[in-house]
Amino acid sequence: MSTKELKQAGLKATLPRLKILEILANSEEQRHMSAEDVYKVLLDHDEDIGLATVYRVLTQFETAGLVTRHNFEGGHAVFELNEGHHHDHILCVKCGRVDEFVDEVIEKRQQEIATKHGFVITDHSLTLFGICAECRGQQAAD
Amino acid sequence: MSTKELKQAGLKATLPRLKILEILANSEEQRHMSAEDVYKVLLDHDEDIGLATVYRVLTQFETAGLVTRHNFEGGHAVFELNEGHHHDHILCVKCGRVDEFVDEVIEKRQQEIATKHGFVITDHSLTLFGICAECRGQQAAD
DNA sequence: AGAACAAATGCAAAAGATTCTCATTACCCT
DNA sequence: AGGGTAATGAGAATCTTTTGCATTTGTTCT
Repeated sequence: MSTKELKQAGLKATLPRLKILEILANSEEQRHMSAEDVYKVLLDHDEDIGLATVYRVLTQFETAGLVTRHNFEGGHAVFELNEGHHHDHILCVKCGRVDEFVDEVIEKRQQEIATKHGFVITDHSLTLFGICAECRGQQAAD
Repeated sequence: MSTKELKQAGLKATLPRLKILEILANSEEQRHMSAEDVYKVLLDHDEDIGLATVYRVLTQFETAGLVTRHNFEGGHAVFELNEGHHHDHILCVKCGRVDEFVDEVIEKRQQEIATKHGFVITDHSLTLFGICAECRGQQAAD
């Protein structure tokens, strides 16, 4: 039960919020879900939760720091459960696959650049777009 | 006259396209314009060009490589004239000011990360969000 | 220069994503 | 358990972007 998580985040533990949190937590193969995606899963589970509520709840979760919103492409936003570790994304423009990575060098460099420009960073978004090994029909070097 | 640029890009040199290109070129203090922004300028100039055309033309320009589309936040895309040099952005979440920067270390690192993940990069998007010196009421160190 | 054809445009309607309104319902505290 | 308040559901509304189609404009060929 993640009632506690919601309360800690300063949100009432309502059924819709619990359900949506659960869906985000159990979306192993699809870490990035749009409001519509979440809504579809709710429909599958015969939950009586409206799309408007999904949008509201996701936005609240974002404000509460439970999830992160990404605007990968235009059109619609996707949400990802925050599980402590910060990371950036690299995604395949052919198959849509999304990998995550963290790079200390880049992180540090960003800080330096911000300082040089007189900014104090509150957040950043780095996304690499490319074509993955499978889509190129080759093998990756790891 | 930028008729030549359009033809080189494989586009017919129509009046709407010329006007829009001109507006983008003359938007010194606002390098990033949304379709709506461009449309408003057209209205100011009493040009009889529809919003749909603005969207169409901007998309064509993007395809032709004349402009770059950014999805900084949700809601709407902004376009920026390509003037040869690649760069990333750092923007102030308070006043909306946008600075540009290029960092070789980060560029190179991205390439390495992509290779490690088996990707071939086609593009990337790095945006730093923060609060600028003015908005903090302090002076920047340059 | 002028005709012919294809591509481009304008307008309005449509589509997609997200937000808002407001009556109803569900938490939380005592 | 009962009340007060915040949350929800449904649909309307809003905003951005796209599309359909009749009309206009560029470009090409003569």
